[in-house]
Amino acid sequence: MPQATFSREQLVERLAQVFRRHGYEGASMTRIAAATGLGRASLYHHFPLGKEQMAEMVIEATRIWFEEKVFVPLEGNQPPRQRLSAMLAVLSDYYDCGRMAGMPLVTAVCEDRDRFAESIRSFYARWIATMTQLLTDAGLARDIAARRAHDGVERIEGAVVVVRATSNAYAFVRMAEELPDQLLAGADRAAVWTVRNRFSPLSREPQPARLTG
Amino acid sequence: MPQATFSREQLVERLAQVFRRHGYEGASMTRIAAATGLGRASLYHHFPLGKEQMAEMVIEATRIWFEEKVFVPLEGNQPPRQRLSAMLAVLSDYYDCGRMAGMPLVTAVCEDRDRFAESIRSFYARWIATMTQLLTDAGLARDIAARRAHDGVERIEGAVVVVRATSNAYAFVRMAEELPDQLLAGADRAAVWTVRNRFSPLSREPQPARLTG
DNA sequence: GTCTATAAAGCGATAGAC
DNA sequence: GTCTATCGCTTTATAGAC
Repeated sequence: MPQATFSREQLVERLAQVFRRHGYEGASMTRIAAATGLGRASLYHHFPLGKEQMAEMVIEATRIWFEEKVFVPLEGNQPPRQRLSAMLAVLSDYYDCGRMAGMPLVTAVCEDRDRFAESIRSFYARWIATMTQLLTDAGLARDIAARRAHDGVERIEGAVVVVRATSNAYAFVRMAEELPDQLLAGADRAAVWTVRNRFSPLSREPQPARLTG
Repeated sequence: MPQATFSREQLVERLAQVFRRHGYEGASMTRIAAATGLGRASLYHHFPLGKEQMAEMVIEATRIWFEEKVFVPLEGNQPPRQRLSAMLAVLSDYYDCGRMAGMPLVTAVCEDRDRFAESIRSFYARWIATMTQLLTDAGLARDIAARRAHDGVERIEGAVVVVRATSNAYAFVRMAEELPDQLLAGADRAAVWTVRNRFSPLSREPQPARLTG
C-alpha cells in the first residue's frame, strides 16, 4: 500500500504514526518498514543510528509542527479564549481524541527514556511558556497563569492516558470542552488582552472606533 | 539478591515493580525471572497463561491495594480536605513522585491494550466514584463533583507522564500540592460533610458537644 | 538508494527431568 | 515446584550485490 518514495519529511511523518500508535518498543523495524514501503535495511541508510535516531527525528519534527500549529497561534492576537479553543481543536485532531499518543507519552513508557528527556523537556517548556503568556494576556497574574499552564498540559496528557487505557474517547472530549473555562476562570474578560493588542505594533486586527469616532 | 521463595502476594508485587518500571514490552521474562528469583520456566507454573496473565494479576492486586489504601479512606469520616491530602500522600509514595508508572499508564502504551481495557475502566470508575462522593460531601453539586473527580485522576496520570518523560519529579510534587485547593474550590467549608458525618450511624468520630452540653 | 541475505541476540513459551 | 535445555519466532543491525 505505501508509495514508491517519500521525502524526508513524509518519511518522518510515517515514522511518527508508527511510534504513536504502537509505542517505542512496539514500533519494530518490520512495522516501520511496512509503513514506509522501505526494506528494513534501507531504513539504516536514512537513519544510521537506528531506532533511537528515528524517535529523535520524530520528536524534533513534532516540535516544529507544534511551533507552527500550536505555539505561534497561542501567541497570536485573537482573544485568549479563541486562541485556547483553536489549540484544543488542533489537539483533538492531532491526538485523535486521545486515541493516538504524543511523543512525550511514548517516551514516558520506554527503555532508555533518559535518551529523550531533554528533547521532551524543551518541548514542554515552550508549550507551557506560550500558554502562560496567553493566560497573562487574559488578565491572570503571572504565577497563577504559569500554574494553570502546567495544569493544562498535564490534563491533556492525562486524558490521552485514560482514553488509551480504557479504549474510550469520552475523557478527552470532556476535557477539551471544559479546559478553556477552567484555565480562564477569574480572568478579566478580554480587558487586558484588548489593551495589549490595541497598542501592539504587530496587530493585524482592524483598529477600534477610537480612531474614526 | 532475590530470596528463596515468595508468597503469591509477594510474587505479584515483584511483577508489579517490573511492569511499572519498564513498561509492558520492557518487562521481559528474563527481567521478571531476575526480579523474582525464579527461573523463566517456573513462572509458567504460577501463571500458565504467561505474561498477559501476569499483567492481569498485577492490575487486580493494584485494585485491591487501592481499595484499602485509597478508596476506603476517601469514603471515610475525616474532613474532605484531610481525606484528599491523605490520598495524595499515599499516591506520592505509590508513584514515587511520578517516577514509577501506574498500571493504567503501562497498559496505555502496549500492544493489545484492549486486553486490559475493561479492568482499567472499572479501576478508574471506582476511583472517580469515591472522589465524586468526597467532593459532594464537601458541598459541591453532584455534576461539578463528578467533573472534578475526572479532572483529578487525569491530572495525576498526566503528572506521571510529564515526570517520566522529563526525568524531573517537579511536576508531580507541584500537582500534589495544588490539587486539594483546586478540587475543593467553592466548596462549603466543611459544613455539609459535618452534617452528614454527625448523623451517620457508622461514625467513629467523637460526638460533638451537643450531646453533653 | 534499495535490495536480499544473514548474523547475533532476545523474545515468549514448552518439554521433560528431578 | 523448580530446574535445564530448547523450540520457533522476532528483534536490531550489518554485509554486500545491484
